[in-house]
Amino acid sequence: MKPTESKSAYNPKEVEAKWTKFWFDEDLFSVDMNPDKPGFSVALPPPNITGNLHLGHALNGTLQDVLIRWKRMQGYNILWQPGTDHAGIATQMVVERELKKQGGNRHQLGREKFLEKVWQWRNQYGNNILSQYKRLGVSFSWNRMAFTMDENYVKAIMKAFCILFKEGYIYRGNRVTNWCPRCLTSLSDLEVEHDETKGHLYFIKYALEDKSGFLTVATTRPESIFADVAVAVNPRDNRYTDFVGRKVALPLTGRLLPVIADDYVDLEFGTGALKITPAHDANDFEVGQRHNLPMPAVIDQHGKLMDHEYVPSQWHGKERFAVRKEVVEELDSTGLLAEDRDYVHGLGYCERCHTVIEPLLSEQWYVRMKELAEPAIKVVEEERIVFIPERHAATYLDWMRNIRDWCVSRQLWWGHRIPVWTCKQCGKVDAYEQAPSQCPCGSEALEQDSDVLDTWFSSALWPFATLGWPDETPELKTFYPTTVLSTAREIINLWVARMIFTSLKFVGKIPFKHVLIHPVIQTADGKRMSKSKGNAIDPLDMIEKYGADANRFLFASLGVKGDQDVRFREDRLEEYKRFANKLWNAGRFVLDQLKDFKPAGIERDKLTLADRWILHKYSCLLRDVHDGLRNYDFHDVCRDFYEFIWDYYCDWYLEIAKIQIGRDDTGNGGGQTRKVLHYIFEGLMRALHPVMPFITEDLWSRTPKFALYNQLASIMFAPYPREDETLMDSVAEEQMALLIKTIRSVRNIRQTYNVPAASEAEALINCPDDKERQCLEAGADYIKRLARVNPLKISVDTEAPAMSAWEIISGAKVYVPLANLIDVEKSKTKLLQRRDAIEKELLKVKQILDNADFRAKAPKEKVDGLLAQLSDFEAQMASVEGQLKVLADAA
RNA sequence: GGACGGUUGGCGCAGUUGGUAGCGCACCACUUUGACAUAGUGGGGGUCACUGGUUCGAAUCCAGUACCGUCCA
Repeated sequence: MKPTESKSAYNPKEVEAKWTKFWFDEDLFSVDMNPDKPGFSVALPPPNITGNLHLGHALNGTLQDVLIRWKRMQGYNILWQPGTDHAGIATQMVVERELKKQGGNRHQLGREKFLEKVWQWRNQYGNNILSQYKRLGVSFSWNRMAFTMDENYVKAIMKAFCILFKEGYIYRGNRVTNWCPRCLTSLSDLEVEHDETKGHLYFIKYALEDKSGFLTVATTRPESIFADVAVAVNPRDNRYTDFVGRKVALPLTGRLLPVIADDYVDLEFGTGALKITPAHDANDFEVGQRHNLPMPAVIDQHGKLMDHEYVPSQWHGKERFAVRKEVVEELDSTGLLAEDRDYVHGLGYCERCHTVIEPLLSEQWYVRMKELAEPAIKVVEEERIVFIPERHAATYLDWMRNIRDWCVSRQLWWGHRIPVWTCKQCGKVDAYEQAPSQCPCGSEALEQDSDVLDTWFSSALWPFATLGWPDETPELKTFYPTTVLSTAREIINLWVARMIFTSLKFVGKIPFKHVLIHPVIQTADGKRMSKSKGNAIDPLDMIEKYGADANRFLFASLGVKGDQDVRFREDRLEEYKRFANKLWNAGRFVLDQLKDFKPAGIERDKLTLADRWILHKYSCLLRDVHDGLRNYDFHDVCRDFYEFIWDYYCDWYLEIAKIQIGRDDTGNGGGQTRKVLHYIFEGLMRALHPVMPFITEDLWSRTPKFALYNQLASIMFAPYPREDETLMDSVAEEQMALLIKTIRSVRNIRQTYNVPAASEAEALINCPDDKERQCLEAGADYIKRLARVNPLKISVDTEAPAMSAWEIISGAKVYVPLANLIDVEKSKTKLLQRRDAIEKELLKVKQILDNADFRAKAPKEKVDGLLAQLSDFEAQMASVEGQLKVLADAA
């Protein structure tokens, strides 16, 4: 492959296109069922086939890819299961919308033809989102793509349903469910969004049968009064004791309703009297059941008032909200409206189309959850499945402990048709894994249930159905359970909980050990992003603009464990784009130095202080990165890389390397600089690869390597570097810190007194401490070059020359004579500022030390540390005072 | 209504065994020195939301208050 041209500005597009093509042409991501290597598997939360990549996907995909690439480099056999789910409602909506544009609808087409259309649509667009993922550089196991409507997958669903059916976990019930009058289907509780909505609380007077008075009832839904079957009060409510057992007349129609007592009624709400409408309210339904009340329905599937004897004919076929308005007017004009109060309450909306949910009495299939939830609760309680961050286990446990039966039937066409057939002959209702040809009674007159299953019913099986369950496949053996599931917290109950209980029920194993809950990305001002609000950011635009690696670096940085929300700001992408450019240019420099370099072992006895220092820092980096990745601390890992690369490697070591290489080349040095440059750069590319795969692949491909690595197709198969503890060197760390401080002092003086950048300045260092002095002498070259000093004099007893600027570094003093340059006024100002600062510090330290309790109770090393600081500050103060005196004399 | 999270320089955020507050952007000044101006160098800027408690010592631990946000009802 042709090496990328090394231009001074990093061009992510070119590099990304090149390596994406290479990775796919060489088929590097496919799973190889190598039994020698331990398995490491992750199931990608399957995106919806109608979806487009959003920031949440990109964040989640990045975090998983970091782990996957890291583990792959550690030698694991990787399965990162990609795929999509069929998204019943969403997909059907999309295709219906298209039909509507063409002036048709699904009923005209019929079920079979309509499903053909949906499949066509799916085959054309269904994998869009996965190819969008590609831009991010994710290393899915592309050859194992799965879809919840695949033949094998369907087999698993049918099996699962039948097991539950035969064991009595599935039942058909006539209940109030969440109904979307637009999608024309039932929805589970979790598919309903609750929003605070401005509405009204209407107080309506129900006259007593004997006309002796009124019972006033508060409701937000006056249009539903026609389905009222009772008025309920709390049995403990003294106000209404006398009413219980009597009858009241329904306003507008006069139908008589009993007044009943039930604990469910909240004494505080409204008047304490509640109208009971069992067919249009889930709670009322339960009250109705308890009191054996009739359950007339007056609102139909479309949200319109029914042609029902209880409904006055003027409202037959009218839309519910229009009726509400008219009913209120009517009540008002007849004097039965006692009050109309503005009221904000939580209202349910369809997650997909935002239509107000109509609770509707209907026959649906349910999964009995209580017993199934028990083992699923236990595995989390016993920490066999661990949530990260831990607190999310509470969300899960709370939901599971208060679990309600799961409505799994949907009145849709697109999905898995419920495998229940009814025999028209004998009336037997049973579930079959495959379409039966006849009923056990011999009759062939079988009719399949027309509903389909909740999409989440199929998604719940994802971790094992994709591996071939119910067959005992090698994939299940190698890759199950998976290691970690990474997802958003809003999906904990919707999906994670269901995967756990189905997995325990069907496979008898947990589906994953860790559940990583990543933060939710909000807008820059802390609002929720949504397509409908138009404030969503398209990650593909961001990748286009800043490069995939910069985006990945941002997402990994956002993978903060503690937070639940993080804000998205484009300027951070700008920052990481620059970071990539910085790395690119560091690479240009290093690779240029390594033109004819043959990798060779470092000779440790010939290393300079700076060499030892950067090797030390590098070892610390590898140690911290390893710990970070193990603990899912992506944020810390990024910060460590950023700091190491920019601050230590580029700002200090590369600058020093330039000096050392000059010495090496003239035969004055140990000749190790290129080896150190190479050792760190080559390893660093491997270490950073999981986070920034493109740029590291490119730079690594052009880096000279040991023969072993040259055989590898890609950096992604190279071993992940670990720290070498023998390179940890606290002495080098300390000594380098002194040199850095010294260099900064001189720079500070130069800039303060406007010494021209191009000119060299003389500097004198007084350093009584032997070790420190030796260190400074050893680093004299660095000081000279990096602070533009010449000549430099280091000794034990240097006196401050007249008209010089001073800086104090622990025991050493740095003087820069400024005889002709010095600006007396400026110096004075600067010194006075400095004196104030030191005074403040002195005061703080003294305050602490003056506290007798502190001296008595604090650890000795703390006290000694402060005492040392005190003398240090005092020395600095004396020095500053001295300089001020010199200036005063000069003036 | 229940639960959880956040509040640190103008902005976005770090800061886990409590021990003199850091980073990036923005700002000011200087510099185009052979990796990088998507850069380098130096600098200014915060009583860590508020109140109380524990402690020799609190951004850090505890309690409460306020505001913002999310999830579940």
